[in-house]
Amino acid sequence: MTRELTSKPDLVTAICDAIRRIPRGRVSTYGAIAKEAGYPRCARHVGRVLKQVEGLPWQRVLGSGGRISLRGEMALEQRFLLYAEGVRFHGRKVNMLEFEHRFGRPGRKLATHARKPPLPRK
DNA sequence: AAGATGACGCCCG
DNA sequence: CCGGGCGCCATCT
Repeated sequence: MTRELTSKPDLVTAICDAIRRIPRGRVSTYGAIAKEAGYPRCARHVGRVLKQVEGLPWQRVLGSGGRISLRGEMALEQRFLLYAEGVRFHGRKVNMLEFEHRFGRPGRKLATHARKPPLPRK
């Protein structure tokens, strides 16, 4: 049923996957997500997927520079939802240095074994 | 089959 | 900071 959704399920899957990995209170960009998913030049497809697939934390996806790409009410909705998660805007954009999620980073306490050898005194 | 489209991104002026 | 123009790529007309 419904083949829709691009003839590339793996692309869709990978993109959805990356999007779902963005933690609450954090954001990412179409481009970064595309790259993380393994399709570096498909930023546009990220938007397509967000529009078609339900249940994704779509509000956490911003355009490059931390600006909202949506228009009209959707834009307000996104801004509202993000604000509710603690993501603050600086004018029309989010301070990415502070809120952008970094993929590939061990999402906290996934550290394989330990910090590092003590390095005794001094 | 050719052209238009889109929740994009980057470079210029 | 703001447009404008061009490259991307799968879909849609």
